[in-house]
Amino acid sequence: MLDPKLIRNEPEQVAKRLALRGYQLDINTLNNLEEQRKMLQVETENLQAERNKSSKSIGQAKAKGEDIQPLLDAVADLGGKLDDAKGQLDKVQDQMNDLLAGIPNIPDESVPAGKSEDDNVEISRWGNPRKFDFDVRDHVDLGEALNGMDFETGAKITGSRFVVMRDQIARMHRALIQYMLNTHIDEHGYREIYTPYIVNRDSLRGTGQLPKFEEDLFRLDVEQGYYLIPTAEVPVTNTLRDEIYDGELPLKYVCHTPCFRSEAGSYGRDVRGMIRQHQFEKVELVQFVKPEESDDALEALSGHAQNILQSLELPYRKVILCGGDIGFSAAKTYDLEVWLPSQNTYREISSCSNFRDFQARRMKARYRNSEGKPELLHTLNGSGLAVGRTLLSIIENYQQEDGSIEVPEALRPYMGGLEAITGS
RNA sequence: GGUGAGGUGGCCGAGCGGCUGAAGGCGCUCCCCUGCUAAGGGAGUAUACCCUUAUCCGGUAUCGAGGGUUCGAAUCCCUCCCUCACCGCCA
Repeated sequence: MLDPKLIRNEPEQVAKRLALRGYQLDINTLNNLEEQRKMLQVETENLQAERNKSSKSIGQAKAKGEDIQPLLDAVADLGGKLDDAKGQLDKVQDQMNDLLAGIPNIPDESVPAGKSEDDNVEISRWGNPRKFDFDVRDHVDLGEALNGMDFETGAKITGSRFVVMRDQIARMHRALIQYMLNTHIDEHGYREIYTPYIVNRDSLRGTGQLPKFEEDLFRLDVEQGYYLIPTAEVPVTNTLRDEIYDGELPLKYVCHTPCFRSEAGSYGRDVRGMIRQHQFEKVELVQFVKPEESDDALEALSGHAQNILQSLELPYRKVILCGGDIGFSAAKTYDLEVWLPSQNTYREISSCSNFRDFQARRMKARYRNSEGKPELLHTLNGSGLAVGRTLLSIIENYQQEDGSIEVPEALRPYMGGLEAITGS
């Protein structure tokens, strides 16, 4: 959520910046509601003040044993007027909140203009895509040939976009999780955290998935209104919801969870293989920082994700998302895209964002600043990395002519010293 | 799932229809005293919003959440959520 005061004071500025991401701010409606709200709030509060005052005098009169009937008569119609004003105020406030909750974050100055992912701007590249002297195969062919990936059984058990993995492929998948966790904990200074995989509506509202993006989520058919998490961002960031945090900052968490996405609206996209599944593993980095430190923190956080790619020797590039492609809650996002030989292109493997105080305001996540006053934190997160996509990119980039997969050096200690996956 | 006890400020804890935004304690901040340390004395110490040139003053709301009763609710009633204890079931 944006700061209502900012919208009130500089609506033109805000509208201009939001236009960069293709969002049109309805200033007229906003002003109208704001004016009504102000009027109704003053009226309501005046009536409440009146009621409080007369109630108090009734109490005092009664204590002295005076006749209170005249006083009671005097306030007889107050209740009705108050209910009226309150009802109207609630209605206006609800409308206002709905509108505010639907406004996306303001893009940072550095975010380039653009409509779609085609307008994202490349910032850097690392590593050189390998030259193959044989026909490259994609991870589906390779994985199935090694009896490590089984999409048919996944479809039988559940449906499309689910996979079963076995043996050394499954082990490499698990090794990646351990490797990423350990690296972020031991070398990048993150604290490990384990959270629920099922969350309530308040949590999803806090990080911005609700109310606008319900269709991307798996909702459980229970009366509590629970959802499967689409990313660890939701439970981890919400650990500080409704808190005034008084520990050390920055607070950096790394968390491995499965992620569940309904992928509604992505029919026909990436239907083959493990690129886009309903269930996938991710190691997520989440940071809570002081406002003045969030810009630097985004550079550091994306660097931590890049370290994983580099140590696995996977070629990648870093892009900054343009206004049209950036997520609802983010002020600035870097995507890391790994090289996929079978597609002859770079594909997203990590997304690192600075949300500034947008999520914190929704969540009321605060800390005490140097003056001891509660102030909104800044939140950031990024994949470090998406495990399924890392696995498939290793399979493709490390494939050998005979269909075996070389195991990256960094992973060998996690796989009992294994140097290649041969499928036998 | 059953039974019982609870959910009050940064923390502990009193209040059980009006003078309670909330006693008392702890913690924290400032001041005083004390030749170190320890101890002692005093003052202050919630959040959000509205009004306002103003972090002055004033107003409103908030005692788990939402409803209700009442002129008036932290206090009474209803529903829900959560915590703890015991029982049952169970990875």
